[in-house]
Amino acid sequence: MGEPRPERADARRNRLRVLEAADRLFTERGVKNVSLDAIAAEAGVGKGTVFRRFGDRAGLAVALLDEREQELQAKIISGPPPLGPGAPPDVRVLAFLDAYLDLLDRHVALFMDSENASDGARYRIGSYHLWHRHLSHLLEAARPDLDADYTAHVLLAPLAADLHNALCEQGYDLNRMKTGLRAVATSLLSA
Amino acid sequence: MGEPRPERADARRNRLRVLEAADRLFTERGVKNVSLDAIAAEAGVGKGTVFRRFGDRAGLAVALLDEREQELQAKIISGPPPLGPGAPPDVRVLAFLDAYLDLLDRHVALFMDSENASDGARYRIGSYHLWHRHLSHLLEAARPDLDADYTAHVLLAPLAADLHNALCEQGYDLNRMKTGLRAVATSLLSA
DNA sequence: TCATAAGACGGACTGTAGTCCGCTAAAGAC
DNA sequence: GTCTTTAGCGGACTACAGTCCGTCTTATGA
Repeated sequence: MGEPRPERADARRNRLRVLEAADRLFTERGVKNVSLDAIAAEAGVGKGTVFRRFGDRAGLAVALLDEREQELQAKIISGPPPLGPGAPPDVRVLAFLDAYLDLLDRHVALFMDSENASDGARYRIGSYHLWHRHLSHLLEAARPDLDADYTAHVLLAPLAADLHNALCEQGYDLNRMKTGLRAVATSLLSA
Repeated sequence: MGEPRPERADARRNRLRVLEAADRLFTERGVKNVSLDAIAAEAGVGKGTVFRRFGDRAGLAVALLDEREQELQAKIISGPPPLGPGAPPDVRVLAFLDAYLDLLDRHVALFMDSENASDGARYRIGSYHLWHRHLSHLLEAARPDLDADYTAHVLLAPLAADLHNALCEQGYDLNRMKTGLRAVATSLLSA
């Protein structure tokens, strides 16, 4: 628990360069056609730098998603209802699922990278915990008879990037998923 | 649609050797501490042989799981109720989820490998489709108002190996998951 | 301004997944 | 038994993720 030392100037400069380069290459060539070597080269830094900073491929994807996810997080924590506080729990759950599906749909490839580490990266990263706590609290309020903690994981499971991608490939459209998921959640919440 | 030519003797011999070697090494050292080179060496075949036969790491894992999954598939298709035909749809859904969780729990590491290809391998392999069709039919019967196809995917999502593994690591036990999932499915089916 | 230590840099290095293609051996025809 | 076709073989090869460690930069404080 020591004091957290400010980021050094060169470190900050390189972090920004890498993020910018990754963003550019991902957009240009598609997320999975870009190697970390290429990103390092494009950013004009060594490969070691990329890894020291972001840990692995998933870490980099997480960093790129961070901004977008924070937007949603902010809306949930302090935005207007139904996403933010104020609406009844069941309504907030539905609003969250909808919003998350939108986010996921816009950034599928990046989400896949961020969730696809060798092992289950998804469940270790900060934002997953935030979504989970959020749903867990709402479920606790709406259905105190359920195991809220576990049920929150169950509700998050269909938001996995893999599944979304697979369904897109087999021709599902976003609205079908939204409607379907809303129906499931409604059954769950109103029992 | 040509006629499918019988498997050549050397091919069969090598296929069995590889499966046996993989099984042995996975048990001895743990699934993720074994490289495909090692398996090829242990089996006394070239690396190319392993890949030609199984496609990739996930394919090999699928092949190893096949036998176990077929057991469950057989019980579903023609075994006694509640897993097999005869019981009411909602009961059969619960029985399936329970049985699958057991299977998953016994072979987490292998399932992770089989679902963890670079992209979403899980949703392309035959057994997933079978589970999906099964649930889809049962849901159609129990809740004709829902989008059965999509809802079946939703019910399968919490059975992802990643999630199971992550929950195990954070101290969940199998019974908690079974109970939790039963509760969710019950809400869904009885609405 | 300079000395010094904490920490970042970067690229050579390792290990693994997956590809390729010239070679070998099985199976069937005669 | 021999010939021909064709599937299968295997290991060298490529490309990428991730590690390591000697070198260089930054921040600090005297």
